[in-house]
Amino acid sequence: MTVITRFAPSPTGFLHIGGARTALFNWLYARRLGGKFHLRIEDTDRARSNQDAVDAIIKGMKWLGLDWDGDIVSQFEGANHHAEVANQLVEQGKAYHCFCSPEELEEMRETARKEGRTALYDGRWRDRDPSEAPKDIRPVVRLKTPVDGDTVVADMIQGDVRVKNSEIDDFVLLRADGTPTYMLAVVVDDHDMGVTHVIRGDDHLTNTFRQIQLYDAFGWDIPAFAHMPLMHGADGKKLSKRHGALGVEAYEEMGFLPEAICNYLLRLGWSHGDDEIISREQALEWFDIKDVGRSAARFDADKLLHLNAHYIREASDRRLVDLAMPLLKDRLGDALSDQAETRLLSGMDGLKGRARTIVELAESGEFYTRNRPIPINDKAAKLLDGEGGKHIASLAPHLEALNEWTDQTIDAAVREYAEKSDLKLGNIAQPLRAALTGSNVSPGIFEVMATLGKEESLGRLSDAISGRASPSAN
RNA sequence: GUCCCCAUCGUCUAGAGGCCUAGGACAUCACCCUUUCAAGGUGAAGACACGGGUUCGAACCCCGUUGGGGACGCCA
Repeated sequence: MTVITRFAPSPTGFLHIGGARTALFNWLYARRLGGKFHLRIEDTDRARSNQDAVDAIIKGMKWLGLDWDGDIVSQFEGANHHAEVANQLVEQGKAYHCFCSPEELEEMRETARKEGRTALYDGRWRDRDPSEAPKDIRPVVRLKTPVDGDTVVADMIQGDVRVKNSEIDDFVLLRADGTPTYMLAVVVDDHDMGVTHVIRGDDHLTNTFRQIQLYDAFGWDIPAFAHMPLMHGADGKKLSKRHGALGVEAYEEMGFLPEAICNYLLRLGWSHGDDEIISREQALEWFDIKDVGRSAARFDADKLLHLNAHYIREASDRRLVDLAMPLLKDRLGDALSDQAETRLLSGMDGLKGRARTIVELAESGEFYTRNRPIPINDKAAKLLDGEGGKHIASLAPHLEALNEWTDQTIDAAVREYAEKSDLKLGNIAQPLRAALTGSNVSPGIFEVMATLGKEESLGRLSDAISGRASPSAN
């Protein structure tokens, strides 16, 4: 049997991080088993669906590297078909028209709650003759669900979950305007698409009881279900915007790499022994639903950051430069010169081990892309005051005298000077760093000088000595 | 409220009756490395929610309690 999974987001917002996890698990499962993975947009609620959201979902999926098979299915486009099969159920006596007004329903729920029962529809039109129907109300179509017995979901993650059929009411299939509800549409679409494994959030577990009733009414095979525990915010509460239930594109903007997001999301609720850093290839080899945990997990930004730092270190210098350049352009207010780009690229190896996000990477590499005189931040300015500045002034000629300008020759020259002046290397290295990078933190200072080149390095040094460097920006 | 689910360090988790004096990772702290900051290395601290069973033996099985989450729409 070919495994067929699907990711079915509703286009009401962007592809949020929880949805991304669901998509990833579905994708992994299908790809792992050589099956198919489909993307379906649940746009039956016209008022809340919009194309921007659909585009954002597609963009997010692509960014994460989750490719789908075949065309994207629009659930809305199947509306007529959905109505058709629902009406067949009415003809077969498996569903019926209900003429309750919204007010009547509301009242029903309220009394049920007051009496300590689950708020269910009481089936008052189940066996009534349609001739009794009020003429001014357009009916909905409800499924006639069994009253006795139990319904069991054989969930791949949660195990057998059982509920009394008396807890399942005759839910709505078709709205008064004839459009299908989600409950009808998912079942019909999943069946039509041949979905074999429904992997989705735990919040759908109780819906599954109803959906199973529908499968039974249609006489269709029931797919395998896997309800994965929900993601919570750091405070254990439902994930909301302030927690990081942001669109995937927000994470991209914050400077995260897709592979870091995927690794993090995968590891949240799923494990393979003690493995933490898991490549996509490895995930494809290892992923199995049986290893998905049963309890909800909290979102931990620190761990994501740690993973991101790891993947930044592993990324190629070229890719990192391409990712950082647009940010640098914004900071500089101008596109990077070829020279700036070249410096950034050759300095990238030293830069990337120190950044947790692309944003940090761009910030820390900015000094490579600035024109003289470069801005000096407060801490750096202090390093250049008094002694520091003097040392630079007396060191400069020694550097100028260098014929060969490499990491090693600069290193040797500076060390020699430090020794002669009876200084610790740090006493000269820090002022140098301040003058050359405008900051008190940077990659190794000899590497920085080598990357900057002799002329630029000496120039920045003389700017610092003469006070030409601007002590404004930070 | 009713129904359903869940419960190991602060967080993510390993653990499928003896391998557990409970392992790893992030975060925290200390030390090492070191020109700064990271990275890296070494080490510290830190958990089986509680109460009953079952068993020679329980983090693992059963029951209850407590706590958390989800669902109860003509939303998806």
